Amino acid sequence: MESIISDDSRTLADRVFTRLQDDIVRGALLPGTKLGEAELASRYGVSRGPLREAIRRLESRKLLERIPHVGTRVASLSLGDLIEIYHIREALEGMAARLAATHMTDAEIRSLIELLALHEQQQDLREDVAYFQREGDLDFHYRIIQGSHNGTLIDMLIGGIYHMVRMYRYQFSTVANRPQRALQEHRRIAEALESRDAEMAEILMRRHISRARQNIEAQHGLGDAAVTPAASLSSTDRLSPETKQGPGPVEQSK
Amino acid sequence: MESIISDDSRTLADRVFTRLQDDIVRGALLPGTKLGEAELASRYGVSRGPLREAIRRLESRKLLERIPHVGTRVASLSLGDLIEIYHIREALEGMAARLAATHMTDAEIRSLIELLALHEQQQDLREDVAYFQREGDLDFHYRIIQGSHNGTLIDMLIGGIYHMVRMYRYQFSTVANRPQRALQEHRRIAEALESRDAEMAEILMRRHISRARQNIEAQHGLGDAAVTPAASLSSTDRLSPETKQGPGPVEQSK
DNA sequence: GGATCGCTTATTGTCGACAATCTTGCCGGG
DNA sequence: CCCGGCAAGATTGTCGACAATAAGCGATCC
Repeated sequence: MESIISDDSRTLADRVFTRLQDDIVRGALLPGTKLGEAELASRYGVSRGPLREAIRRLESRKLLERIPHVGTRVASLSLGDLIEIYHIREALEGMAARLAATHMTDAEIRSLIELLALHEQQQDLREDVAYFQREGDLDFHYRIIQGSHNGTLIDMLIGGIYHMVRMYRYQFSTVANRPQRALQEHRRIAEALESRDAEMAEILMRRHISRARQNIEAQHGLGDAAVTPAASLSSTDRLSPETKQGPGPVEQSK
Repeated sequence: MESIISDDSRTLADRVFTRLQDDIVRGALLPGTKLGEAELASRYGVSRGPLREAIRRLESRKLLERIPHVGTRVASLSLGDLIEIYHIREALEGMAARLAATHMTDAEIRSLIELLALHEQQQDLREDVAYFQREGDLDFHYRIIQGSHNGTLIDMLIGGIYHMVRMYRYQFSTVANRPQRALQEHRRIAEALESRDAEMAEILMRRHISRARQNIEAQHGLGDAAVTPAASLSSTDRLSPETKQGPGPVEQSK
């Protein structure tokens, strides 16, 4: 948790890939921002060659949107995209919970339950800090995903989906608005895992994520239409990628 | 279905990406093959710049394995990898079927049923041609995936998972060994979709894929241990990428 | 005789420059 | 006054060359 900055990857392309991904996911680069190659290259201190390789990889991960001969911009998730992602999470994490019920080690389950107890404590103490709740929620889900012991599934979820979820969170400043309810659901999922009930674990996880999705739908269905507040697809904001390291809405990292 | 060869993408990098992906997926480049950049570049008639961008993208899609400063080789799926992928397919395509039951248009469902009838006819006529059966199986699944109308899910399945499934098929020369059974299951899935029964469609699709996985597990569990027949990870076969356009075991393309 | 160290060679990683394409502002015509 | 075409500028796409790293090979020492 200390050597986050100095990513001593073997190649420059890998390093700039990691740094750019971090900047996108943690919201330092706002969705919709136009990314000029020359400027990015100079900012990260590399040539355009490695930079373009990093861009192509981020493009594969749906974190960047590129139009040939035009340019690259930070992917801007619509509400519809988020709903789609939650359907995928429901299916994938449901399966992860099912597999975890069988494949998790006793130590992993014990550790998960301890983490859950910690969250319940924090829940009692600080009701205001939504940030830690959300972060704790992610931790819980991460552990179950890892517990599936399915490498492909883990990579797809951790390396793909969750980056988008995090990015969306910063984009819309999502706050957990049903913390005790979610915590209760976590508790029941953990119990199912503890009793090695694969069927139950999957059902509970699916309901957990499905409810979160319905919550989002309801919230944005009657609240407002605050879709894509960062930047639309107009071409007038060409020279506005100056949101790089600036003090974003939430700058504190993990 | 005619202009498959001339991919008139806007950039060379995109074109070489498509061509390389095709060569990998259709088995022209065998898993484990070492890919030298210089040779690949000259083969596709491009410089190493665009080629490397294509390689990074294929690497993101798990079709290539790269080691910094060492080289790139065609990804070699183990049996364990395939099992993992089938678990993911079960979850994802189950959800696709669920969504398709709600979101498919009447025309799409009608077309799907016609396709199914065609497959049942072919089934009666030619029992030997396993190739067409497999291809038909994929067609059926493709349509339901598209029917989900979930763009992210479609891209994840069609653009990601299915390339690996196809690649594996060429690698192990998989033959459908339960064609009438599978066709029956397709029929019941189609019926569930026709009656707009989302719950049933998901259950049936999951059972369909789960059975296929169990079939693979049983087949390879008692059959033999023909794992990774192409090339191991030894470093002695450095200069053997000459399996490019050679007559592979199955050369006929769609 | 075998193993290890060092050198040669080949391959990958990176860079700067040139070419192709798009954007944009301006000018003229309707 | 508005619309379309045209030229200048900027940005992306592509290339060839150089630098850095790893693999292969031979010589030398134990």
